[in-house]
Amino acid sequence: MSMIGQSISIGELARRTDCKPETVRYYERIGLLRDATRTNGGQRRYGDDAVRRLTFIRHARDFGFSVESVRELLAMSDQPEMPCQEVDAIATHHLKKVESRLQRLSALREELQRMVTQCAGGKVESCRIIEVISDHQLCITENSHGGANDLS
Amino acid sequence: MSMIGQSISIGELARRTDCKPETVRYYERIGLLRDATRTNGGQRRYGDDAVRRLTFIRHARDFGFSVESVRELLAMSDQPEMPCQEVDAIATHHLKKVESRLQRLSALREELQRMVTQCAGGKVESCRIIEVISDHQLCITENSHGGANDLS
DNA sequence: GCAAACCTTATAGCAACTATAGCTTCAGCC
DNA sequence: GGCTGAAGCTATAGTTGCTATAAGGTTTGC
Repeated sequence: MSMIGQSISIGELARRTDCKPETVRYYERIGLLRDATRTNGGQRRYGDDAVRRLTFIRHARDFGFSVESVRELLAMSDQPEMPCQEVDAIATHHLKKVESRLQRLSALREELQRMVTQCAGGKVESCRIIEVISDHQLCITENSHGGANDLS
Repeated sequence: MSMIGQSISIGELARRTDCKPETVRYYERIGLLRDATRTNGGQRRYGDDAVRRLTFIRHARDFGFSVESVRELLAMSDQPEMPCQEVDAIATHHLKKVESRLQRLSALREELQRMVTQCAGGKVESCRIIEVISDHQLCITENSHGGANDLS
């Protein structure tokens, strides 16, 4: 097991895991991926373990887990004998966040739908959309769409 | 109308519009708010017009409009005689984006819910959550939760 | 042995703020 | 007029998770 399986370039790794070389380097820099072995010329070479690890990372990110959560999930998947309580906690916490975003987004959709529907298409002066933005009193749901930051 | 109504400090303005002084300065810097008049000592002073304008900005941001959209909405609300087609277009476009985010988020919720429910609480080795993240084949909805970036 | 394709690092940029440091001004009170 | 504490000022860096760029070096295949 000396050099067998350390023959994949960064571009090839990126292709196999559906991301970009820059992203791979980024993950290495922040410590999600271990430092790659290098050719004499200094280029990174990877093996199947890296493909698996990066696949895990990308999937977890697809699920919306933050990089910090991914870091913890990785650490735990490296410890198969441990109980999975913490994994469960991370996933449950994430689920809760997704659910609350969903609630806020759907209140927001209602409000936007109302605005757009009520716009009669005249002058800006009498535009329902501008009116509602100008005067929050005209909202049905007070504070239920909780700020642009929370939509993320 | 010389100095009447230019007596509000940045802190007071921020309080009345539910944001922070830093944010007010930021909006000035990027041109959403006009440059404030200043005291001899160089501190900003505002009038009711600024309160109205910033209120509009904050509400639009609460609705999730991007700063660039807010910029356009502001420009249009300054032109009351114009037809409101463009306002409508911005709002409709935003609504569409909100709707697509909702779809992706709710597919994601399903997936997370399934993961969490199926986790039997044993060792990491056999944790369903880790398994699903490791192997995307185990997802019901392929690609329907479209990457972490798109959740925002 | 040459060119094209790929790789390297370091640095800056994105959105929309937020936070910090180090300093100045204001408002109220005596 | 002077003092004090709160609030304001600017400039700059940090946040998240990448992405893009510049200016070069390496590999690969013919």
